[in-house]
Amino acid sequence: MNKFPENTAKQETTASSGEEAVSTNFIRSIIASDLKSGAPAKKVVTRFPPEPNGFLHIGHAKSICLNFGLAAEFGGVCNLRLDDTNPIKEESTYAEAIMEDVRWLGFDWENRLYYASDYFEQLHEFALRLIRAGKAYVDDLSPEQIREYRGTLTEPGRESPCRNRTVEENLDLFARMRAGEFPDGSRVLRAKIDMASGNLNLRDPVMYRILNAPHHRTGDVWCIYPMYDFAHGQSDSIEGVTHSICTLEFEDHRPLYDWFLDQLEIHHPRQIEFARLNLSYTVMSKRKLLELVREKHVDGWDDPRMPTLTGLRRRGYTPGAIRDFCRRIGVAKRESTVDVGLLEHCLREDLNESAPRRMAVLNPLRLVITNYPEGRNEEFEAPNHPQKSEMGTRKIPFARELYIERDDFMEDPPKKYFRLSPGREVRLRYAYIVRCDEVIRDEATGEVVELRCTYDPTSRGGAPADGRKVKGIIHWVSAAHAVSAEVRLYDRLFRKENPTGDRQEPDYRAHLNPDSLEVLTDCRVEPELGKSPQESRYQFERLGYFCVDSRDSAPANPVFNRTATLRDSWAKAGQA
RNA sequence: UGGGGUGUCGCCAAGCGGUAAGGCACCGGACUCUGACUCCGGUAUCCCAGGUUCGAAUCCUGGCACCCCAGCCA
Repeated sequence: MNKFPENTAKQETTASSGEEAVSTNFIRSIIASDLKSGAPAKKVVTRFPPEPNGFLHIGHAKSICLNFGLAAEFGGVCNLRLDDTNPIKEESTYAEAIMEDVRWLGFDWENRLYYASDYFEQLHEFALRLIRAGKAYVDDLSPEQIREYRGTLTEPGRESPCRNRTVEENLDLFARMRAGEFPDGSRVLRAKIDMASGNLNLRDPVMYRILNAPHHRTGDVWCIYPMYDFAHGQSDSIEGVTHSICTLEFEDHRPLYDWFLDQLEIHHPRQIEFARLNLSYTVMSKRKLLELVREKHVDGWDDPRMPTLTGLRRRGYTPGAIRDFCRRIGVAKRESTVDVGLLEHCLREDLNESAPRRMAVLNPLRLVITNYPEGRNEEFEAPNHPQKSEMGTRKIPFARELYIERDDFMEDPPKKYFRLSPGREVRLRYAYIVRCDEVIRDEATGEVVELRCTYDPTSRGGAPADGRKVKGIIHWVSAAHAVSAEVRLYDRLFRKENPTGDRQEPDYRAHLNPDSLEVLTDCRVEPELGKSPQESRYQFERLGYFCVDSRDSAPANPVFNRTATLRDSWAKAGQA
């Protein structure tokens, strides 16, 4: 029985406007002034338009928070639209995963789930209109020829010989394209704009291509599919989107979208571009993430080291922490790379509040209290949170034989080390003060295998009888009562801050961190942790935040993932 | 010799002519039965050069640097 329903996956908080505001951003200003002047409409409509060809990552979270957040802030709505115009790359399993992730992040598109494929018929009609208006033509050039004819960045392109076909001929050819008379790549429908434009997007861009491939939603109804550029702007228009928020690379596509919208004389959303999120020590492009999965550098899209939402979730991140992160990074047009430390900070801030405390020993070292009666047991009632008594308490069994962390003992400690060492005293958290009297080692290897200590019975739960102070406090677990567990220690996936920016070694995969995962199989955790539901999160005192692995953990063999360490000023000082 | 963008603290980011917010990180210190949390305190003159102005990060001119665009990908 889990006492902390707010700590389980089912009851995650949803995004609300109650989260405190940070500084404003340029998009908010634009919308506010549009609203004031009554520019596009009274009601703000935004949309989050992913392509269902991969999993969502933290960069998408920025866009999701932005689009849903802005809509909520201005009393409007945000649609979820799957941009599925390329049947070769898209799958419905991705679409489902996307919906699950957006929901998990805390956003609700209500009944406004759309697909670009919903508009295929309408888009086709738009294409026909442009053909009839003499603004589009069927081109027989091969893909290679089209590229040659396009010119270069500094030289204008040349017009295709097919450019001046009659409307009738174009209509006929386009109909036959749709009817499936031609093989893939043999013909395309192009917009007739300007082959000399400095903006390559306007050099007669392809609107439709022939793809004899089944689509995950429309099956084999179509064998011609609209290009993203021909579908996206019109899809936004059809949905009545007032503000089409997208990333920087679409800035020079905007004139093209404007052109289509103007020719078609349909509703004209305002497109606003912002810089996509980059995070230090990871990669964010879908192509690279797919590669990491396919080449088995990670365990799958939900590997806890992945920056995917599903990976972060399995790692133990909370939706609230991710939303807070997205709020704090801001929105602007300059390219930037956010320090992953900020993400971790948001996580710790959230989990510090919500995660119940537990004791767990990762690298056990046996400790025997020689003056504690054999066979005796007692229980300590420990608070689940040091500052929040409303989170309750739980009982922790104590006995003569315990395990402590190997790191909490040093035979020859440096200055200012106030954990256990021969002849020194330390407090066992919530229990007694013990003194180390003797060190037992393995005769063969010399390795320390056990500590013999004596405890001070007067120190139970408070200062000892003589009032002496003990600076060091360590965590422990009763040897007889502890539950065995596997713990997976995760670290950053790459050892370079910018894995893709190294001139010496351009292959980002060469910068993978070989130590990004360390599996500990002989951990001992307090009994209470044996009952943890999947995905529940805890703070293991003095160690960090951990969550129950959603895939591999079982009641008999619990598996914990380390979400993040606690800040550690001792380790940082280089002492440990 | 094309087009489109961007340059404010180590990393993000406000600022919109009136004399540089905030967050993260970092460095001190207080507190503490988590070396956690919390709490105090500390750290920039705005890519460069001219100009306009009583006054410029904000306006003008000229440079420089970086990013994106030549998929029948999105």
